[in-house]
Amino acid sequence: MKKKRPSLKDIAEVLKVSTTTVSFVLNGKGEEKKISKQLITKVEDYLKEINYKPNLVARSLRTGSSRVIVFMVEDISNYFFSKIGRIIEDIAYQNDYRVLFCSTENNTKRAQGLIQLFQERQVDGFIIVPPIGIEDEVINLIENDTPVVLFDRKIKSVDVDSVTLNNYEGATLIAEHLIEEGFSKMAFITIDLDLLQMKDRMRGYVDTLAKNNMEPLLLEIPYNTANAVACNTAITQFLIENPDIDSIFFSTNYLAQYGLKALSNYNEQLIKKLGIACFDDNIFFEMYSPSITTFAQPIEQMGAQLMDIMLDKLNNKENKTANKARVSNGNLIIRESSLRKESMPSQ
Amino acid sequence: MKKKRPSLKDIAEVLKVSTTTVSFVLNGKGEEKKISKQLITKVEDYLKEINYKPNLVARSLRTGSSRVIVFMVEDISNYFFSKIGRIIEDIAYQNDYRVLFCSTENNTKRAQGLIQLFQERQVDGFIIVPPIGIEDEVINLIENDTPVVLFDRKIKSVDVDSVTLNNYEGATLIAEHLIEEGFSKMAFITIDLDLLQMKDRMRGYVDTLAKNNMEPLLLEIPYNTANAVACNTAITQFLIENPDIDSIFFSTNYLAQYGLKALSNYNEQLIKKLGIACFDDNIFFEMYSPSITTFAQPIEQMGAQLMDIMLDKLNNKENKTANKARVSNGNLIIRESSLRKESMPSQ
DNA sequence: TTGAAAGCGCTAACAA
DNA sequence: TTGTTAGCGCTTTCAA
Repeated sequence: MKKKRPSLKDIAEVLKVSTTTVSFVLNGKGEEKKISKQLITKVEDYLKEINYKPNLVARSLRTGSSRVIVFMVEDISNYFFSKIGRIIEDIAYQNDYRVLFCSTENNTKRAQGLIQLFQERQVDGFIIVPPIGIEDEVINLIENDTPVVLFDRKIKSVDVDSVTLNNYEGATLIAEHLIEEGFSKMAFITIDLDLLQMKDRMRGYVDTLAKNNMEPLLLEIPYNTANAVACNTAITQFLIENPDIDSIFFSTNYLAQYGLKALSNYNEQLIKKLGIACFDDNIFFEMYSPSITTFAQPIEQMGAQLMDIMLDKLNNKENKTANKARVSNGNLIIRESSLRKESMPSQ
Repeated sequence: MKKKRPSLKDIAEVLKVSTTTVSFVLNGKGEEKKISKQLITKVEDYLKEINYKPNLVARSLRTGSSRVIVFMVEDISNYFFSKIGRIIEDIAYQNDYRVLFCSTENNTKRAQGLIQLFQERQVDGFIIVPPIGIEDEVINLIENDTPVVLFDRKIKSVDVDSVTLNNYEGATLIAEHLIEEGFSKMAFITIDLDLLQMKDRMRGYVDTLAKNNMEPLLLEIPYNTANAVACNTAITQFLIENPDIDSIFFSTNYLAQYGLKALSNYNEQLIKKLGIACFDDNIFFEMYSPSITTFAQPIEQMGAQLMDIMLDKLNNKENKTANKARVSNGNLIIRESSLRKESMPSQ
């Protein structure tokens, strides 16, 4: 029953030409290879007629390239990553590349498996948000001359291109904004994770407070217990112990989400009374009541940078050791949650 | 500079055995093919030593199978789809299949391109949430004997396996629950989309109200304008025109999200006073204040059904015409938003 | 201007 | 028990 799909050879036989001719026409090299107009038309018409689909697996095997790049992130259902993914996809498409998405879930084993899978499938390039412990695989890719660009975080030990955010500056902007709005007892709620970006955000907060002669007040939630319930408990506890805070700066968007829930469970009115802001935007925050102030990563820009580096590497096979580290600045999106409260003295 | 990755042939040469032997060992057919224990060990050790990665493209070309199935949904960053995706992936993995994710964004052109891309890459099977206008591609896949299972929605004109939800019953359960909690002026906010599942939800609502001698009150928002702003406007308008409603049933989770924002903008207190429930769960709803009652699709069950059908088709190439349509039932998840309000008379 | 043929890396039928 | 070899569908060099 299985109708075999026609191959180039089948077509050549029907048309009584060689496979070479068909291949040239198929790849738009007809003119270049000086094949006669009429033959080109004849072949093209037939290809269209039978709705011929080349076997890309065979082509990849032959050319050693798949014209596919993979975009490997922590979680593709995350707002930020999925947005960036679309941008990357568009740019890739314009350059005749396709992009495959996958989620590591910050799981080293999973990420390793994924890299291996795509490597075996001759993928042309990798854009990776690296989980910890992925160094060896990345080194392996680079040694195999496969273009790799790291995104969102770097790997300390490996010299590889990357696009990241200026986390320190972002945190500074948030803290400064809250201070300008009149908040003077600002807490910082973060995750106990040994990632450079988290450290930078914390430094931004601590330094800004110091500059304004304010005492930092930190809550670090252990990463391994950072689920909805544990966060809720930790944050509620923190609120009880620190009844005098007037504002909270969450270091990630998901912490803010958990935090908002904890806040409203603990005391309905608190959300309106506290100044609230967090790092990294999310569709949730625009819809929440009050809408939440965030520091948003510049999605278009980062996507463009990512593909800029990637395409460059893809096209200049020789030049692949010239590593770039691009650092973007984001934008503070001021919404209701961080504005001066009515109960507060005006400046 | 490019170190070519070693091929089977290279290995055979180094080991002074034939490629056949290496191939058999590689694929775990050593025993079966009666290759001596020591040779097997020797080959295996060497494969491990050089960390050999077979070229899966070549294997696919030869075998005609890629052991990859694609999961094509409307939006992979949607909670429901990404959850289902993980379930499917796990089951696939256990059966030595990998799964590739992609989003159609309900865009016909995009979906067509995606199907073509994967078809050309010899993907073994498709699980698809079909956007409108995708009939021809699906038919084409089936004619090529490629397993296809539809998910979440069906295509009327094509006879193909599917896994869907009992939308009618779900809507009935939500409406009945709200009525039991004492709400008697229930509005239904939906999207003006010609999808069977939407019609079914509406029928569930209308029928339940009729059964309880209640008048239906519908707001249908045009699909093409269903962005945050337009929804906000439409819903606010609706609230103004219908000040006497005591509860709202949203037909999808994203409508509920827009609706909640509109509600709180329009009148802070309304969210606490109205009974609220919606179709299709979302992480947002558990965290919202009040938490939102939803009708959740049975994710594990649907994922299992999907892969059950898919693996069956993959394994029984002959039996592929036996089409199945599985209909799942979901669960009503009762949260704060739909409970009897204090201001209401008790039953 | 077109065609013949080699070969990408792998599997598997057949031979030895 | 192991090896030889054809061939999957395509691209591309070289020859005609």
